[in-house]
Amino acid sequence: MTLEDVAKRARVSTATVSRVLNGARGVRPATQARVLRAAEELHYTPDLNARSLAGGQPRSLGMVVSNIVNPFFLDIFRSVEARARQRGYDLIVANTDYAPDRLASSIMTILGRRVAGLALVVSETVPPVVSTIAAKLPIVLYDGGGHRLKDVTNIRANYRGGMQRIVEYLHALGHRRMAFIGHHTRLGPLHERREAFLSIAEEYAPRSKVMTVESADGLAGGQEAMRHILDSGFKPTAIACVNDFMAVGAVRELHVRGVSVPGDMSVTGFDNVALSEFAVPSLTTADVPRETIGRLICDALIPSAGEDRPLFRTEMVVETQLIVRESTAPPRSRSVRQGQRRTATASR
Amino acid sequence: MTLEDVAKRARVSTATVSRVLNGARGVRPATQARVLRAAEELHYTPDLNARSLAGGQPRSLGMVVSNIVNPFFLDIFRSVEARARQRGYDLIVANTDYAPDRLASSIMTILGRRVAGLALVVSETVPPVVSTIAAKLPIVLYDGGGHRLKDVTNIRANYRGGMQRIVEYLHALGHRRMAFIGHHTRLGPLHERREAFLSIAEEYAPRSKVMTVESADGLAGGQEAMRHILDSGFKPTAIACVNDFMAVGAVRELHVRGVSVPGDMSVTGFDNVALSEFAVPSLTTADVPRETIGRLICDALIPSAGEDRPLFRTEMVVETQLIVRESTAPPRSRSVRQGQRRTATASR
DNA sequence: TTGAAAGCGCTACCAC
DNA sequence: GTGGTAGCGCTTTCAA
Repeated sequence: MTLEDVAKRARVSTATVSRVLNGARGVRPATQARVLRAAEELHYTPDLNARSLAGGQPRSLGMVVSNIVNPFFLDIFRSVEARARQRGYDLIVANTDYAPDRLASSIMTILGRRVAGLALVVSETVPPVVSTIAAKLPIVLYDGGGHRLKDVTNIRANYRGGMQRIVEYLHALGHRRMAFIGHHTRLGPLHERREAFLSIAEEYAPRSKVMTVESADGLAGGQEAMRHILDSGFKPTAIACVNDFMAVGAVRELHVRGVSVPGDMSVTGFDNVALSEFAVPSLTTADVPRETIGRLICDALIPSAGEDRPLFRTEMVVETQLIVRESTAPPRSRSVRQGQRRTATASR
Repeated sequence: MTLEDVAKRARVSTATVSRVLNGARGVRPATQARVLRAAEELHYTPDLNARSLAGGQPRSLGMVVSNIVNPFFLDIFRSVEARARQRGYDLIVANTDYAPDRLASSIMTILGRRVAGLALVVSETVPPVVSTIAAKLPIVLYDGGGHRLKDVTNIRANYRGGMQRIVEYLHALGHRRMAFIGHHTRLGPLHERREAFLSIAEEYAPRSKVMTVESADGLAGGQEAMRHILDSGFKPTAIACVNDFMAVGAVRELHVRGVSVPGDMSVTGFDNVALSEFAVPSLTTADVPRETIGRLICDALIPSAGEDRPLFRTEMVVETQLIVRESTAPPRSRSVRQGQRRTATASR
């Protein structure tokens, strides 16, 4: 089923069919109708590969994310996709599962589709080749953490500020022994987030004791990290998690062990994904505005009407906001009792 | 950066470069090395559009899902993707958000990419055009519900059986007044699921009273549906939800109102997504084996070694399994007290 | 307003 | 082993 088939049936040339299908003006209404009808009757489906090979400007964007299962990344994806669609672009996603080697190959795959722009929403350290690509293609890097890239639009959330508000809040509640649950310490950006927690905890509570634990990103990872903490002998009264997703897993482990939240222990998340509001107890967290981020990403990749290239900015920072919910409270005066495990009914 | 650039630099023809890059045998090692180095030095990225235009068999699969945010669909997606990748294919996804008109356009878009096969993992009624397509392309329909399509591999989970085990279990616990929370009644397949609940509830407890409520798929939808039930005056002792995702929202609403689960009310989910295990309380649910479904989908789309077309089967049914966790218990002898709301601290 | 034809970058076939 | 080259289906000049 090709353009030519449609052309034959409508008794016009392929050029005319192409014009009609692309909404070009300057085609006689009668001809147009004939073409449309022919295409309809033949169930014609344009070959997008041929189209983008032949065509001028590409009409798709590419995006690489670290963990599509984490609702944070999923929300960003959906936000970018919605806005892109609105502007006539579609979005190709690739997922790395935090595997550094999959980052490079994902970038290649997407570039192979000849996209108009590329968004890297990843926690991994981006390969140097990206700078080279940036010369020919608008690139956005979200959460590059430490390293801002030249010629690339760097968008980041003020994680340090958010973490500061969280620690400050916990401190104000009276917490002095805290722990941090993170993941993949080796990855630059995430490492930085952990450091933020450490230095801020230090600043707000010089006498405070802290520990940090890392596990895989996800519900199971959060649970496992909490298990480590509880088994370590260190008895914090509050736990700050790197994101909501892991926090839900952490809360689950506390539930299994009969440690009440926030009665016996406070827990905080980060991101303010929908789940944080529906969890029981709902999570105190820091809102990272995913809608805004998606919008900024799109605007940095798609040229606005009349422009040739999208407006380039080196760096943009979005603010985070403390959201207080049920998972935090002042610590009990007596220390949290440990080891009062009950049968772990639902853990595997 | 094209094949020709690489060819020039390596002082060979484009044909040879193509051979090397596609791992064909019969190229002198020295030549091969030269080509590889040239490609490397130029940061050559093959144009996938041109490749699939020119090439023989397409190496990608397409898939349409109803709601990528629902972890059930996300798991299926990941399962199919993993297996496809393993067999050298990649996966293009489109998401409809349950909008029937987006189903048709999603199918067009994917077909436009000239995929080797198409999986429809949707709750919407599929358009008739699908039968036409099936003549040229392997198609899998998951959860077509009522209508099995001819010439299409129909995969479905035994929802009725799962629902039966759930209702049976609730009945055995002593529940007689139940409600069902679903979504999008108008959509064929989902309607059927609700009917299954009704008829089974009828069968197991002839004297039982039931009500059904529909809302949007998702956490917020589950919460809203539960709100309707609680405000309706009908006081069930157990609630069966169409999926885990909505169940978590339902449980949240009960928590907000101070109704304890499972003390005052039992709740069940469906699917057994990871979240159901990490929720507080964890959910009694029916496992729908998403890994298996992903495998079946792939195998119905990709020809096995030596074959020309994948093995065609009209229908395959996967079984569901009851998973008992914390969210269900016998009803209290006294009726559930209603309206003892406490301040809804975190609802908006 | 429409048609003819030149590519887009690649693969695959046929020569050498 | 390697090169030449004919398309794949489409968009886009350039002519008519």
